Amino acid sequence: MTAHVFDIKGLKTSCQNCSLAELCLPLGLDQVDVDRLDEIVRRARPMNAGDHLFRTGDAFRSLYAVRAGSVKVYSLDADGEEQILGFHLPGELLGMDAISGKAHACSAKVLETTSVCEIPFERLQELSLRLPSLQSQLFRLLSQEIIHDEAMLLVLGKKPAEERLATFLLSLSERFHRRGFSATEFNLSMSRHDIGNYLGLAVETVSRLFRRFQDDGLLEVQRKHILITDLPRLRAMVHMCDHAEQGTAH
Amino acid sequence: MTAHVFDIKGLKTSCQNCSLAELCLPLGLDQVDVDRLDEIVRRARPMNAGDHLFRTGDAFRSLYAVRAGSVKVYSLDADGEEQILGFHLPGELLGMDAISGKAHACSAKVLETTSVCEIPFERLQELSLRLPSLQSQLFRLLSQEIIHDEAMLLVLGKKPAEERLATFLLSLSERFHRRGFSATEFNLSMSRHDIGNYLGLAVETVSRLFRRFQDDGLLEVQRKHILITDLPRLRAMVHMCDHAEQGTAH
DNA sequence: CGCAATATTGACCACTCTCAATGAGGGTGG
DNA sequence: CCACCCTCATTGAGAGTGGTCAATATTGCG
Repeated sequence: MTAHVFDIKGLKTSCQNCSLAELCLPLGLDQVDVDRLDEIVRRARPMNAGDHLFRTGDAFRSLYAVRAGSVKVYSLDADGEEQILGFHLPGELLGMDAISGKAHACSAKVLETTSVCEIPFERLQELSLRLPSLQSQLFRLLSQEIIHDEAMLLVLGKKPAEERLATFLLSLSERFHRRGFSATEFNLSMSRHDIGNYLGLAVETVSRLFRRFQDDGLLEVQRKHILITDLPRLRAMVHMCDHAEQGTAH
Repeated sequence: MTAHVFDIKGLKTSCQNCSLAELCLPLGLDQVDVDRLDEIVRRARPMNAGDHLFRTGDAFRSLYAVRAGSVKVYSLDADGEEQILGFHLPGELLGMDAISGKAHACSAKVLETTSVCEIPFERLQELSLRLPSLQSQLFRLLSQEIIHDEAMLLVLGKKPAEERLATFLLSLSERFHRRGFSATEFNLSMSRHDIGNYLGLAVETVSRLFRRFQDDGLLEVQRKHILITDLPRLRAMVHMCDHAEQGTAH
């Protein structure tokens, strides 16, 4: 078992990936606890773009933590129309909306080569009965997911297209930055279509906004590649004082 | 202490109100556990329309369960613009988005004469370490809140005004019905302005839609009073197969 | 009884969607 | 290695849903 743990550590330091343990480290779990956590986590093979982590209707068994790559979570309504609920980057947890049911209500699709940790929820729940700070962290993570969704409700309910895209770019920027990447230069793993879908906009609108932002000197866009050239002004567009988003964000 | 419990029971049976214990009853807690739960719940005085349960920035200490009346939860963005995140009816829990922080990120305002139970979260958390099914139920409730918010994301992101209002009315209908009230006749405790705000629509649009629905024979509206005259057709408009919403819904 | 807040209704306008055409990459097979 | 194709992205023109502004009702409350 110890070998197992060391193995994980190697992974951790080598490629910025994560596990639930990592999500919980800030919370004062001691090393023994972290090891116990690591024991229940299944480290999955890398997946390819287009693969599904789970689909609507699949039995719910586990949460997933993204270690590398990115995942989009979406639901389909009665008409078969897709609504993207979030994009998950390394260090973020997903699948929490399935806890209250027996089956997943959403689907999760991998956007690029991605590796995830699978965390069997039953065992996590048992373990958290014995580790108060784990229980506490789980409540916190669930709550953060709520906060994220509520922030999106504000965006979709009140903000014009321009501000929606700015908010989206800033969210990515912050999340990359938190993971030790550049806050101003990154690649989008999702298509324009996906961005539009997520933000409640048509693809064409997204495209036009990218052009406008570029013309306004806010950023340089080349296909999937984004270079933010005026972060302060982008922030000013959003005008926001909220700070949600910490470990589970989309 | 037993007297206390009896006291609560009297309340419960007399006026359809709720407590956390009630939310947890379906889950196989035995009577002793329920009593323990009841012990930590503070039964608050009734509040008047316009009163705040909590405001943005207030220290987070408790969750609240609505026993009678209704509550709107909203956040303010940087511009001071309000976004209503949900309406809570009797039997529903609120405040869960504050768990991950020290302070409330939203405000909760009472829409009419309302009574709530206050549930100190610290104590709830401690108790749930000893009662696995309580822990499990809490996870479930958090998760349902996420599901509700995600359903709203679909509505705000993809649905036209007409369908938004239909969805809203059906949600109220189901929730009243679940509580033993009529599914087709009820009073709106919130203003047109609030409805529009919640649904991402202008007040005027809401007003026009009520008229159209009435002209189309879907319902009869008289100010706050709603009589749904063609529930099946209202359902058809929404076309939905989702069934979320169980204890915490808005 | 009268003022203030809320709701309704109408006219106009704008943001964004839809439709349609063009252009650019990326992968596959010849 | 290039040609082809298919998907994705961009760009333009026109249309429509829903927002804004403004005036008028209605209700509730002091």
